[in-house]
Amino acid sequence: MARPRLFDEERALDAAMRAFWEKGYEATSTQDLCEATGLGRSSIYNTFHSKHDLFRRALTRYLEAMTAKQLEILEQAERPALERIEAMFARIVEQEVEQRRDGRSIGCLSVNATVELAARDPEIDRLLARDLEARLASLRGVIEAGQRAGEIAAGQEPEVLARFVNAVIGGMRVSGQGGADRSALEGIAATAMTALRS
Amino acid sequence: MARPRLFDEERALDAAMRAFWEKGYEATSTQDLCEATGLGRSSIYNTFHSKHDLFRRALTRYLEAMTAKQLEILEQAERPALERIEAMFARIVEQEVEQRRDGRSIGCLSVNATVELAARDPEIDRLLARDLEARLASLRGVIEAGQRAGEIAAGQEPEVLARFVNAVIGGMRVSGQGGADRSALEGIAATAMTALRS
DNA sequence: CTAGTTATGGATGGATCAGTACAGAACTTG
DNA sequence: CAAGTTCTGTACTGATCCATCCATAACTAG
Repeated sequence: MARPRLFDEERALDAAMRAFWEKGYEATSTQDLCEATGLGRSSIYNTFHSKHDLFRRALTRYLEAMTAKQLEILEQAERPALERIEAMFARIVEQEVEQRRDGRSIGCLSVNATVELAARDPEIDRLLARDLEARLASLRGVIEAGQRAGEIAAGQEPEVLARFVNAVIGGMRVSGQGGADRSALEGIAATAMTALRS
Repeated sequence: MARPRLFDEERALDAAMRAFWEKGYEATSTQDLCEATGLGRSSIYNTFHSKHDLFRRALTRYLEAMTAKQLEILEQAERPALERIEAMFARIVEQEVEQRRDGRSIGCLSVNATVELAARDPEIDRLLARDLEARLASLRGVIEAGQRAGEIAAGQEPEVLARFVNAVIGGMRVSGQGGADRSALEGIAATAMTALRS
């Protein structure tokens, strides 16, 4: 019908996502986004309409990918519940360590967006809240399974333990951005596991 | 010698701190800072030299106040170690709940600055790292005391447990910004305590 | 009261911000 | 090849960014 795009929309979205991830929403200029994606301003605005819309799509993409991977680990029904949670922590440690630059991680876009925007951007807040609920639901499921199997103390509400695990993930992310190294992150995860085992 | 200031520097600093706390560094304009402090641009630049310098001072002030309060609780040598840590968690819950606006907290300026700036602002990073070290040192001390008293399992390195407690604090802060209510935060803290007691 | 010093307000600076206008290029369909 | 449509690069918009300049106000020390 007409002239086709010279770029791959998904790849551009990926590049934009990484730019927002590294610098945050406010500090990333539209110029930065042009350079990161390799697109001209026209192509960006033609495709994504506004900086805010582009961020919304980039965040959505990030949340879908990250949450999918996390749920994939958590829902391996054949493994013991505690082992699944342990594996999820291990993956976070791995990711934090891999993406280090000058000794500091860039953390997790979900946490970064929560801190920077949740309080003053209702649209972003809704995206984050929906994703959080999905992750908490999966965690509750794993924890209930662990309680039925006797791996996890039955006295605690699954909701409470799920919130705890999620908070530890956030805390590990912030710790990574604050300079915590691999062994520090592993220690945090291992200690959190003892709270579940008891 | 000369014309005296019409404003109180400490009060202005406090107002600026709150502005940065609520909106973040990048999203707070110098205009916002003028309005928050009630000062004119000249007075702000005459006193604080630049937006970045003002932020540095505001953050320093925040860290000093917050860390002092935290250490005060942690170093009540007459109380059992676990009780001191519990009290510290309780204080964080209280603070998160108090500063709620439309169901969302503005979190902790230390965590917010770590997430927004630690990776790309070495000066801010140094401030945060120094403060973190002070808080970790205090936590290690309390944990060692708890281990000597038999309240805390002696098998775990104080360093590891201190990092864990600190990560949980960060996780509670992020959870608060993500909408967790009082009982959710209390549950996170209570669960973290069981990891220490074991 | 005068000289010297600092604080203040308002105007202004250049840079950069997000976003748009438009012309021409590049493609598809007939 | 022609008509129609979309894409893309350049130039540009007005607004806002952080910061400075400068004249005047307000004070102190002598």
